[in-house]
Amino acid sequence: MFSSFKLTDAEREALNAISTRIHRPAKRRVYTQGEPGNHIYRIRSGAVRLEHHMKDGRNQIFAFLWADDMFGTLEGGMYHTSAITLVDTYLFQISCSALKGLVEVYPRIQALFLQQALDYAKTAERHLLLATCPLVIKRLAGFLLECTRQKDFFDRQSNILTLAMDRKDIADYLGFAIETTSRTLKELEDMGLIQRLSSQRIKIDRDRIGAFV
Amino acid sequence: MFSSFKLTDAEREALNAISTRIHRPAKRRVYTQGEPGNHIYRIRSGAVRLEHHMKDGRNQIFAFLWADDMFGTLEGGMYHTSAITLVDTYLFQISCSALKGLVEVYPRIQALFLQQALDYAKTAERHLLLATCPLVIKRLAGFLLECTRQKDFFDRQSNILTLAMDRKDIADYLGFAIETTSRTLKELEDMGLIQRLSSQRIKIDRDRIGAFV
DNA sequence: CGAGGTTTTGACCCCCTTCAACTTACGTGG
DNA sequence: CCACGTAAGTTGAAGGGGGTCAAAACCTCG
Repeated sequence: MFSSFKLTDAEREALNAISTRIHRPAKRRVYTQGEPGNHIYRIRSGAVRLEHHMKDGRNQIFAFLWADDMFGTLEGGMYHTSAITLVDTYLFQISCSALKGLVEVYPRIQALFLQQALDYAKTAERHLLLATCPLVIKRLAGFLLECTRQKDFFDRQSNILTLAMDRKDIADYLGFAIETTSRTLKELEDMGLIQRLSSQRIKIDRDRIGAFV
Repeated sequence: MFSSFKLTDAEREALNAISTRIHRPAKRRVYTQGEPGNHIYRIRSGAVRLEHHMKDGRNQIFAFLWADDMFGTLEGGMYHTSAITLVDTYLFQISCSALKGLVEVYPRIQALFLQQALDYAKTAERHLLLATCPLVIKRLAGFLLECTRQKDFFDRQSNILTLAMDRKDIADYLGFAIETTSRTLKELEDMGLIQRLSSQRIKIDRDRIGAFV
């Protein structure tokens, strides 16, 4: 219901005026869980993972984020996740206080954030559906299928998917052990649903994977 | 950052003007997955579950909702979950089109929805953390602890929790089998963390459960 | 009292975790 | 260019936690 919202030129310019462009190489922290902060971020290009680690040592990845996604929600002035780049990434950094002021002038900008929040919620639901599949092979198959949505990392001509994340990231996202990632990829390959070209490059039979999930 | 937002009297009245009050007994549908619709809902009193069922027969509960929570997000004009009351429930029903018009006049009302969306996203994250615990006993313990947040269903004096949902609901929320719900409740009782007074009423040792999770 | 649904308990089996070893990929320095 | 070291990925074996199937106990309502 709040979808397909577009900013006017004036609104977009005002937003750009309070944004600074920053850059992070692959595998660098944007911020760390528990750290105080007052910036939110928008991905210009690249990819980021949001992870939450708990006292028992478990490390749950909440989401992989891609171009145009926003992140940096604060809880009591502190980040409740860590944000870490997967690949070379360019970001917009926006000060919360400046943003608050801007929203007073251009209240319609809120719709942009509402849209982002709803998108994030929907993504979280899809994530839950994946992570609670009783069989890990279905989790992984569904995950690979989701990855093919990212145009920057999936070539529709050759059906080759480039994984921006490593085996541990996949395991932490889907809630299983790192060894299971390897084993299950092999299983998918044995079933002829995928073909491992290298550890990060995978050729995907989207139709058969789609039918399998 | 967008928390603690309050509507003005005028805004609240305008919102009430387009809301109709409706009532559902326990275990009745508010709407069904796949059904077209153009209403969103806010719980005045009672409780609702949002569930998503898939072709493989699995039934995943996305959330239990309580007083003041909103629900009814549409995807392409259709509900992508079913909403079903757990107990006798009173609701506000708001027409999307009327709401769209209202937002034009009172853009600040969007903040209310933004806040709800962020709350929902945060709840979804906590849900994921629960549902991916490697041991089901930690999932269930954490779930019971979450339930004690709802003042309407937990009495702080006696430490008695009234479960609004049945065993299958809990299983579908946490991603395990219905039998596991029973077995694990028994295990928690054997450990002295809870005491089953009846199938729906449980006395909880919040401190020990909190330490256990 | 009997019927139907919900909850509980038991027995068996399999999927996934854990622990360990091995292989591969990659970058640095000789 | 090769040798080496470290990190990432893969493979194997063993053990256990939770699923499934089946049946019993319990509760509610006609």
